[in-house]
Amino acid sequence: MPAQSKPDPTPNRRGELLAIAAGLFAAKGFTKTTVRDIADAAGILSGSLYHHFDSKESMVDEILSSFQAELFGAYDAILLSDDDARTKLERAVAVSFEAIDQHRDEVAIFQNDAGYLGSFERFAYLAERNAQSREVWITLLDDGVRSGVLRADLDIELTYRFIRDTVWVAVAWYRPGGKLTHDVIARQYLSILLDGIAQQHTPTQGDS
Amino acid sequence: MPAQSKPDPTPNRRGELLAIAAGLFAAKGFTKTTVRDIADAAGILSGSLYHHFDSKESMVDEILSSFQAELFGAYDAILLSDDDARTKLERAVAVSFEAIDQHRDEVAIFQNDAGYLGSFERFAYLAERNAQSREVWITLLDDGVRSGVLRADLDIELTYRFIRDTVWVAVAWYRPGGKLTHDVIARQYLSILLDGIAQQHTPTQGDS
DNA sequence: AAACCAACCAAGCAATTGCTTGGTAGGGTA
DNA sequence: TACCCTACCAAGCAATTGCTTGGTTGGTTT
Repeated sequence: MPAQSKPDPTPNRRGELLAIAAGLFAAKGFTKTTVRDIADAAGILSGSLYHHFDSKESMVDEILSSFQAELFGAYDAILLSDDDARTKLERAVAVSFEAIDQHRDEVAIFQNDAGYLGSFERFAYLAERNAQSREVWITLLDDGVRSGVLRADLDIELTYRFIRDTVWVAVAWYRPGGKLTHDVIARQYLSILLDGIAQQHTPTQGDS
Repeated sequence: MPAQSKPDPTPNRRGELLAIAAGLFAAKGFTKTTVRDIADAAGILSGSLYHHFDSKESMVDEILSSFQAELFGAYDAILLSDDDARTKLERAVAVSFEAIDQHRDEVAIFQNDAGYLGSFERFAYLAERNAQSREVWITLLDDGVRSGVLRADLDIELTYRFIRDTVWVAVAWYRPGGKLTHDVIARQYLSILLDGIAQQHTPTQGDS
């Protein structure tokens, strides 16, 4: 007996398949996810995927490029605003955690597979986006130091890396719907980043 | 008698092969590294690897388990010492960055492939080590709060994750021999973690 | 000289991979 | 009725994967 005799109302089967693929790519990694895995999850045969997509690469390409476009649009809006340096920094962090909340699969795929995918010409834009992201954060940090909001003794490059890493790596453990919402995490993170975890009164020693 | 006139320049071929494999695992990932990749890098044929090792899994098992044993020995030494809470925290961070410096391949493999490998019974110890690592940091943070060294309003669990992530993810960009030595990075990182990147609001700092 | 040994080669096998080809079911349109 | 279209199936192919098997080499030991 067929489980369903009526064809499902699928206004956008392509989008459904992309979402299924994204979930698997995020969970298992791009190379470890086979086209048969995707097809099984969608309830079809692997060959049928090629009615919708050219290749497995095309799927992840579409997933990543559309997400990146949205994310960097948000960053640009912050840079172009006339908020003060500290507010911009806070907004950038908030936007990043929102991305983790609303596009968890895409962020995870980028985190885990950008290195591998970047070795193909087709995904050269991933490296460009990385450079663009670096410029965003460096700009924010430079402005922060210049306006006196941030400490002047920081190694900007190092600070950028710490921020980038800690923000994005959270996708590995963040679970939407858990007790920690993304904005709570963003606030706590900003609190640690800006003011540190130490009790404030005594000056830190250990200088050079 | 000559101390070392052996025609065979390989006193420990097994160890050499493990080091070669570790480098490839770290650079390309465990699954994306084929036994032919390893054999090519070693200048032999792929089948010849099986004279030294049972399987590809055995190689990564040996690589990871021996490293973990060393690392957690260092953590235990810190916990058992009678340093104050802040010193212990600083030492734990320093030890971690030392591990990144001296065992970059092993750390990278653990970072990238522990999730996948952990799904096999053989690598159940990876999850145990993760839990053990969590206990170490949570203990250090709890002690810090209790002794008044750390802010009392922190979410300890969240703080632990931020520290863990930022410390270990540095292996992705750290390059030994670069201008940034591991102890410089550790100091900068501790400075950010403990005191934050924001300019302190305290009006005067001439006190000593 | 005989036996032994670690290290490796040569060849190939079964499973899995991404992808191709030709066909089919069923609804909509003219 | 005839035609088309989207979504899929059924079967399989070439390449790659981890690994196996039986044999060879050159040096050491007895």
